[in-house]
Amino acid sequence: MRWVLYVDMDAFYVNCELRDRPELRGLPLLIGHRPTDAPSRAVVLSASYEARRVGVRSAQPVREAARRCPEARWLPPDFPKYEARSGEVMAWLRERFSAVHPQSIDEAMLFVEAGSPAALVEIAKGAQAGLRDAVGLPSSWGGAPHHLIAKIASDRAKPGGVRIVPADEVARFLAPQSVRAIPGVGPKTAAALEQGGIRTIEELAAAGHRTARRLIGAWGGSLVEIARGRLPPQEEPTESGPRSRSSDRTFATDVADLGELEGTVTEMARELGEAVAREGYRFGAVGVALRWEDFARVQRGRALPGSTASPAVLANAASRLLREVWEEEARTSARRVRTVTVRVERLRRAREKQVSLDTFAAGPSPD
DNA sequence: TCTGGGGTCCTAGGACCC
DNA sequence: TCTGGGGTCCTAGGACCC
Repeated sequence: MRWVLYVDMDAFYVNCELRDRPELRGLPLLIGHRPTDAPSRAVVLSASYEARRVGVRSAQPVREAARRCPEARWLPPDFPKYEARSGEVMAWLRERFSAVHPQSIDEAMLFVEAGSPAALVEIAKGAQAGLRDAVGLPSSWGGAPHHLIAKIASDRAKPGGVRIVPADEVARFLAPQSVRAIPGVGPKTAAALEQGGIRTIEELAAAGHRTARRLIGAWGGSLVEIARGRLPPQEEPTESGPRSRSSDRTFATDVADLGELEGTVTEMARELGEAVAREGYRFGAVGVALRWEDFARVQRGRALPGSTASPAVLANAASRLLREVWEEEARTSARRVRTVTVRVERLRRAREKQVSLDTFAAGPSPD
C-alpha cells in the first residue's frame, strides 16, 4: 500500500555546523548572534540538544539563552551553507525515492509503496542511515497513510528515531497528545480550545463538531475529524513556485523619523527587487508592513497594473505605501517603528514567453 | 523571557460584473 | 426603478510554521 514518509532533520543548523567542526560535538552549541553589551533583539536560531537540556530553545531571545547557558558555544548563522546542505539532502532523497516534496529547508514528504508497517520501518531506517552516511546529518522519520499523521509521528520520533503509525492505530496514537501537536494549532487556537476544557486530542475528539466550531470557528469541524482519526483523502501535492518574497529589518532602537524609514525601505526594496530579478521572477503586487513599538502590526499593499521585475518600481511603490501608512498613523497616535517589511507578491517566472495567441484566444491569461 | 527573518494559508468585506 | 444570486478580484488582518 501507499504510505507517506515524513523526514525532519534534527537540529538542522546545529548539525550542519557540527559536520564541519566535529570538535564541538557533545557541547552546548547555539546558532545565532551572541549578545554583546549593545542592545540586542536577536533570537536563537537553533540549539543543540545539550543546550536544550538547560531550557534553551530556538526563537528564544539570545540574552535569555546566554543567561540559561553561559557556557554555550556560539556560531553566527551561515544560511548559504544551510541552503547547500538542504540541497544535498533533497538530492540524495530524490535519487532513492520517486516522489519527494520538500516542505521547508529541513523537511520533506515522500510517497512510498510498502507491503507492511514492518517493511516501511526498514525503508525508513535504511534511508535514515544512508542519509547520515552520505550527507553526514541526522534525521527523524515518521510514516503513516496521511501526511498530517506522518509529520506528527516524525515529531514523536525526535531525535534520531523512526515512528510508523498504521491506519488502524491513528486514533490511539493521537489520543493522549496535546492539541498543539496538530500542525496548524498554535497558541491562540489552543487557548480557545482550552476555554471549552479541551487540551488533548482525545478531548477534542469527544467534544464534537458543534462545540469545536463554537470555540474556534469553521475550522473546528475538520479538527474534530482529524482528532477522531478520520482524515481527508491523501493527495500528492502539485509543485508550485514561491508566491511571495519579503525582507525585514528590526531596528536596534525604535525609529520615529519618516526620513530614516524611507531610506531603509528604499534600500531594502532595491535589494529585494534585484534578488527577485536574479531568481528570474516578476512581481505583480507590492506590500509594506510596519511593526510598532507595542508589537502591533499594520500593512498596506497595492496590486500593479501588470507585472514587472524592476527594482526601481518596487522602491517607488514601497516608499509611497510607507508614507500612506505613516500619515494615517500620525493622525491617530504616534508610535515608533520596531520592524519594517517590504514584500513582493504574485510572483511569476520572468522568462515565461509572452502570452501566446492560443492562450490569448482562449481567454484571460492563467495567473 | 518582550518576542528575528522568511514564508504560507485563511477569512471577510466591498467593488464590480453578469 | 428595484430586484436576485453568483463569481472574481482587491485589500487588511490574523494565525501559524520553520
